[in-house]
Amino acid sequence: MSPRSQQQFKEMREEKMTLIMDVALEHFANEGYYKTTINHIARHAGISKGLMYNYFDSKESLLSEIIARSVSEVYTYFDNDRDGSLSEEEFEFFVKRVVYMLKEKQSFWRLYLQLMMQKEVRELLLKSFINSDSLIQYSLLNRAELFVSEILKTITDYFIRKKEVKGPDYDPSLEMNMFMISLKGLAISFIYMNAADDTNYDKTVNRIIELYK
Amino acid sequence: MSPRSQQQFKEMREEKMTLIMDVALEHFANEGYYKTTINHIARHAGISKGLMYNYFDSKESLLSEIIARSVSEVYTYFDNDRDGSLSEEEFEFFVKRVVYMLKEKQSFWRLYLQLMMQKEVRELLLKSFINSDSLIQYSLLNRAELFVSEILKTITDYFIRKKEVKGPDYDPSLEMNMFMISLKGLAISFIYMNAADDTNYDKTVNRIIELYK
Amino acid sequence: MSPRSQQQFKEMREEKMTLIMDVALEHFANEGYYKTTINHIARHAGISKGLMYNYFDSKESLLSEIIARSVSEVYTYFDNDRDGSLSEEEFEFFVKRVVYMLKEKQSFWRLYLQLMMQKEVRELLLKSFINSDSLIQYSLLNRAELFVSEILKTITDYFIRKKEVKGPDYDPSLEMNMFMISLKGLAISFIYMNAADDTNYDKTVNRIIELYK
Amino acid sequence: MSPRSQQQFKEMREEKMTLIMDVALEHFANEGYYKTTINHIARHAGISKGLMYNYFDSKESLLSEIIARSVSEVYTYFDNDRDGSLSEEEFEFFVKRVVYMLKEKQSFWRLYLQLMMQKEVRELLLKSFINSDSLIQYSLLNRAELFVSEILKTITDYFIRKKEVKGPDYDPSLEMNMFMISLKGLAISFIYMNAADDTNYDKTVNRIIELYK
DNA sequence: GATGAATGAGTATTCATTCAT
DNA sequence: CATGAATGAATACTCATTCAT
Repeated sequence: MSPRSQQQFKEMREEKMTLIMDVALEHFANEGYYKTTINHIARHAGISKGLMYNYFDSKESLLSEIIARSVSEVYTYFDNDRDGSLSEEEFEFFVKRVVYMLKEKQSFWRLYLQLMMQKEVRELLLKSFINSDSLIQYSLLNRAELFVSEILKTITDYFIRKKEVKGPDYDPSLEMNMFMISLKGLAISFIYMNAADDTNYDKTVNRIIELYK
Repeated sequence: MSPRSQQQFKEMREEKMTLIMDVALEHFANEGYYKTTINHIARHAGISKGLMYNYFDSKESLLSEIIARSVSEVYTYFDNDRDGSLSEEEFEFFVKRVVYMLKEKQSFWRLYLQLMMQKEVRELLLKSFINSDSLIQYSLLNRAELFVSEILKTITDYFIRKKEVKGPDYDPSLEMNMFMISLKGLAISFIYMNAADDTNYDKTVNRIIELYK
Repeated sequence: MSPRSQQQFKEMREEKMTLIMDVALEHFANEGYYKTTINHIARHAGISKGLMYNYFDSKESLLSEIIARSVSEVYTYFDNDRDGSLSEEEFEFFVKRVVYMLKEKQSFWRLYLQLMMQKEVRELLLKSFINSDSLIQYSLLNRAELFVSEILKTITDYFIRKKEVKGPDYDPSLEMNMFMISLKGLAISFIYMNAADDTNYDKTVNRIIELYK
Repeated sequence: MSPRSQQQFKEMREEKMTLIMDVALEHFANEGYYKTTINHIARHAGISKGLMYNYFDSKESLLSEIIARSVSEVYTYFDNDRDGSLSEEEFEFFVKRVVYMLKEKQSFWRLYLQLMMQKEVRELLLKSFINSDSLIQYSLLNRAELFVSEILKTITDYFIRKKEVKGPDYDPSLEMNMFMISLKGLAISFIYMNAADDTNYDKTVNRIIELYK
């Protein structure tokens, strides 16, 4: 009733939601969205099925919220880089950021790759987010795409500017492709890396930076 | 006596099985194994639900057979290269083979990536194949892993031999990593490429060959 | 086309029908009517599913024919006794006949006991036979019941007649009950006896005859 | 916090389970296990299909639980007699117990007779019970067989002891057989007795006691 | 807020029966 | 006559979701 207890309630609520989302993400990522049951999540989160529906409207909405949260977390990794052009130091920092983010959010990327493979889910994500929060005009995926395209533009600019230094034989578009493919290959390596595996990719990352900086 | 010969029946059977497996692979790959219903497959294959069960014991067994077939097809792509060491021409041929195979069997690789992400499925695959053919002693996945490790060994040898030419600064293990990551990145690009997208990766492939040959 | 080949066809037909019915009875008795599939019967009889439907209208009709045949076979075991009253020799012969018939037709009795336990089947049998052969006015079960009640009457008479010899303390109805219960117990012993079991009931049978003759 | 206590939930659960098992037993016994659908049971128990699966893992497991419960109930009928040798009074009591139990648990015995006729089911029962309760080392059927063989031994002893009184012409094994057959015949009479039938077997039971005491 | 009993629409699977050849 | 491919209605079972307490 008092303002403080209201505050406390809110915090408890958010803690519970975080717990549920964490557990759900882990299982969605490792067993698949369709294979993971609400029962399973509830049991592993130590709550009842009913309570889950106090916090999330549906299984689909739980998925949405997880993606929304993860996407928004990913944003924060790149907040600094978003405007202007990339210096060589910023490029190096960017690559290291990406690698860090892939490792930190492994489960999310695993889930993301699964979802993105299914065309219906892609459409679902586009639709479902529009109403998930009345303040959001564009869907999460739209915003994400915008965000990605901004980053891509920044990197494209970076490689185009390199041409001035490297000379006329330098093909910026090809170099950019090679760079992107290296990042994707790295991403796959992390995502499919299981718990036991502790392959060290530091040298490889440094080599990528060396090659494309 | 019988109006249809044994041979005719066999051909009918095999035609239908191929049809069902083709349709199922397409849907498993694009909508996911759990999302795809038997009803859906039957409807798109233009047959009744019941008929599917005349040819396959279960949905799981259908999946198994699809993977078995695809894996066996993949073997044929590399039958020539399996013994001895790689020449530079053979290395180039190998890369082109991989790229060709990724494009040709896009749906299978899409399905494969989805399945390999789920630990339970991985275990399932290990088990389920043991009895799919009584002549097979080792599971499909075991054989596939053996096959892959043989290829990896051949490539490792190739990079180690390169050291003699490239000099003491050349790090074979790092180069191999970079090469593998490039292939993986390429793979992801193909697998996540949708029908509309017709990005041309020829230049990128050539660049990879140029860099690591 | 010639009369002889028509005759041959008819014989072949009847041979096949007998084969199917024999196989079906065995499986109906040992695995149960509902558990036994048409496929199973066809495979064990060495014919195709389709052929079965050339000889029998349906699974239910196959069951009907089996029962009809078995009931009619059972009739033949008692053809002599049906009229008049039983002498002591005839009584002894009757008991031995029953025992012989229980052993010979073990599978049928096993099936019969299963079916008779289910009220729907009982009704089914009453109905289904009426049209199985347009010449039969009364259902098989009706005829069977009539047949049984005639036998029962004969036996009842036998025990009533015994009272004159045994004196006023003799309770014919009780003796009849005891006798019937002994036969039923014997029946159960045979029906539930499995292949391995070779318990000898000769002494027991003789004792029953001794007690109630 | 929770509006219903653990205890309340447990009681609700047990009440529903009993209801479902009672209804299911009745239908399994009268229509047969395979003929009885889960839908049917649910409708007659006034619950939804889904709820059944909240309480029982499968149709087979429902059957298992019913048998387990019934067998355990049957044990209680004979708890007193299990040790030592039988006096004449105890023998009489034993027979009356059997008769009482056959009448009280008519549906179960009907089901039991059906199941025992099918060899696959017999094997099923042997297997399925092993895990129904982790504390039970031996299967229900094993325990039941042990229980039955103990009782049989007690009765065998009883008849052997009788020989001392009855003299050298007395054949204990034959008498035991006759006694057992009488009980079996009585059992069949009860099991196949339908609701309308109210045949009185008191005199017959007394006669059996009189004959074999 | 919290629980888990209850629901029912949906899914994989079975199997008697039909039918083209 | 003979085959087995093909069908579809029926069945066991699952699981997201609701709701009384």
